[in-house]
Amino acid sequence: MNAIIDSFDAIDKSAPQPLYQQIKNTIHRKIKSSEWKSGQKLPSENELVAALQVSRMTIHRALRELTQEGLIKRVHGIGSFVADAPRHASLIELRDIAAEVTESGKQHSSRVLALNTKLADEAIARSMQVARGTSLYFLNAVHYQDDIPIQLEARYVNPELVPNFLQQDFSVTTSTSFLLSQFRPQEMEHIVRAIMPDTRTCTKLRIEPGEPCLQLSRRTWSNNQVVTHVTMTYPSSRYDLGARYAVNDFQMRQ
Amino acid sequence: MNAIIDSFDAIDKSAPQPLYQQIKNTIHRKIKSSEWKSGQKLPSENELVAALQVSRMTIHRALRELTQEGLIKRVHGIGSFVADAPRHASLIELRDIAAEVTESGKQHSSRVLALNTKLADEAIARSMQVARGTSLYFLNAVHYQDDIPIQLEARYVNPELVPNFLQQDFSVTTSTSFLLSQFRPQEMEHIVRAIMPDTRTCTKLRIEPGEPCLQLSRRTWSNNQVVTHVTMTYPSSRYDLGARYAVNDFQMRQ
DNA sequence: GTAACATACTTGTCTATACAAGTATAGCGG
DNA sequence: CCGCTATACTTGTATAGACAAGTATGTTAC
Repeated sequence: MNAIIDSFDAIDKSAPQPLYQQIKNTIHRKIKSSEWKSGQKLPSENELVAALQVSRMTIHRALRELTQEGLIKRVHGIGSFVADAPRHASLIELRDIAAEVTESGKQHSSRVLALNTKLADEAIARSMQVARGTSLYFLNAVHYQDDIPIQLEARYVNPELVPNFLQQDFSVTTSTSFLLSQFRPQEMEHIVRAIMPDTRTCTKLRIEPGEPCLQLSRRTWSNNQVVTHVTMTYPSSRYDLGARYAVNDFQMRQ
Repeated sequence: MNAIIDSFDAIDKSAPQPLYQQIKNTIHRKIKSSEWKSGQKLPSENELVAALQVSRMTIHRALRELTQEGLIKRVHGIGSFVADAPRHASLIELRDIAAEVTESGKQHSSRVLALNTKLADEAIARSMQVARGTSLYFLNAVHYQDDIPIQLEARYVNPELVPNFLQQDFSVTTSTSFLLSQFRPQEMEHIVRAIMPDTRTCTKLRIEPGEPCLQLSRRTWSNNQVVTHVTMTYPSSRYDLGARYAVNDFQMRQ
C-alpha cells in the first residue's frame, strides 16, 4: 500500500490547478494505465489524507466526482474500488478519436478531404451564432481504424477565435486535439441522430448504400462564443456510442 | 428577493434526505416550474445561507452540482443564473417519456403490444446477467405523441426483483415511472446505435421502410443486479437525443 | 454453538472559517 | 473626460473538526 501511496507525490499545493483536480487526474491516470486494476480497492480517504497531506474534504470531493463520472465505485462503510472499464466510446466526454483508437490497440490514420473557407448559410450561421455570409473555416476529414473508415468529420470553425486553423496539418494532428490545445471549452452541446447517408458519404466511408449511420453533432463554446461545430458520422456497423454512469438523484428526478 | 427566498422553507434539517439534495430539489423545482426563468439571477450563496440557515459549503455543493448538470450557470465574481432550457431530450437523464411529451405540451399515450414471460436466450441472459433459459418478464409497447408513434419500447425485467411487474397496467402508467417507484437505480449503462428497422418495427412505428432509427439501450442496476434492460427505438425523423453540458476538467482530459 | 454486543474502520454529510480570485462600481485625481 | 484605486460583493478552493451511518470482526454471554 505504501508504494501505491508514495507515487502520489505529484500533488503540488502551489500549482495553479486545484488540489482536488490534481488528485482526480492522478487517480484517473493510475486507473487508465492499469496501475490500479478493475475491482481493486483504493486507499481509504484517511490513508490518502495521511499520504497526500491534504484535508479529508478535498480527498472526498475528488473521489465523489470520480464516482459520479463512473471511474470508481464507493460503498458506504466498505471502501472505494476501481470500476469496470466501459466497453464503448464515451458519449459525453470530449475524446480525441485518435487517442480512442490507439487506446484500443488499433492503428489510427486520417485523410483530409477539404480544408478551406466557406460562407455561412442560414443554418450554419445560426448554429455558429454568426451573421449569414460570414466566412468560416471548414474541415472535412475521414478517420480510419486499421485503414477502415470509422468516422467522417465535417467541422466549421470560427476564424476570429482560431485564426491559424487553416495552417495546421490535420493528417498529423487531429482537429480535436489541436482545438483542445488552443481552447478550454466551457460548454458543449451534443445531438445524436440516425441518418441515411447520401452516396458521397457512403463512398467516403466505404459502406453500402442502405446502411444507416450515427451522426453526432457537437458545438463547443468558449467565453459564450461558438468555437466550433463538428458533425461526426459513424457507420453503425463499425461504431456505437455508450456510457455507463453512477446514478445521482438528479438523473432520477421526475 | 425576500419572497423568493421565503418559499425555501421546504428545507428540513431532520429529514432523511441530505440538505444539499433538498436544496437541489427545491431549486430544480423552481426552475422547471418557471418560477425562476431562464437567465434570471439566483440569490447569492450568502443570501441563501442567511435564508436557509445552512452553511455556505452546503449551499455551494448544491449549486456546484446543479451547474455540472447544466441547470444553472455560475460566473466567478458575478453570480449564479438559470441556464437556458435545453431543446432536446436528455441523453443521460432517466426521464419518463410520458413526462417528456406532456412537458412539451403534447399528448402522450401508449399501447401495450405484449406483456408476458420469455426465456432468456444467450444474448439476453448475458445482458441481464442471469443464466440462459431463466424466465424473464417482457414488455413491448408503443408510445405516441399526439397519436404519432415516437418510441417502440422492448423491455426485459428481472422477475425476482420486480415480481409484480406483469400485474401492472402499462397503458396507464409507463414502465419507467413504475420501475422508478419500485427501485432506486444505482447505476446505468446507455448504448446508442443507428439501425435500419425491420418490417415489423416499421409497421409498429408507422414509418416507411428505409427510414433509419435511433436505438437507445439502457441497462439499470440496483444492488449490483440488472433490474431491467430496455431497448427504445425512435424514428429519426421524429426524435433526436441531445444534451448540453457545462464542461469540467474530466471531460477534457486526454 | 449461537446470538447479542462492542469495537474499529469505512464513507456520507454538515459546519465554521479562511483566503484567493474575478467583477463591478463609486470616487478621486489628473 | 479619462484612468486609477479602493471597496464591496461574488464564486472557488481548502481546512479542521464533528457526527451519522453502514459494514465487518472479534468478544462475551447464554
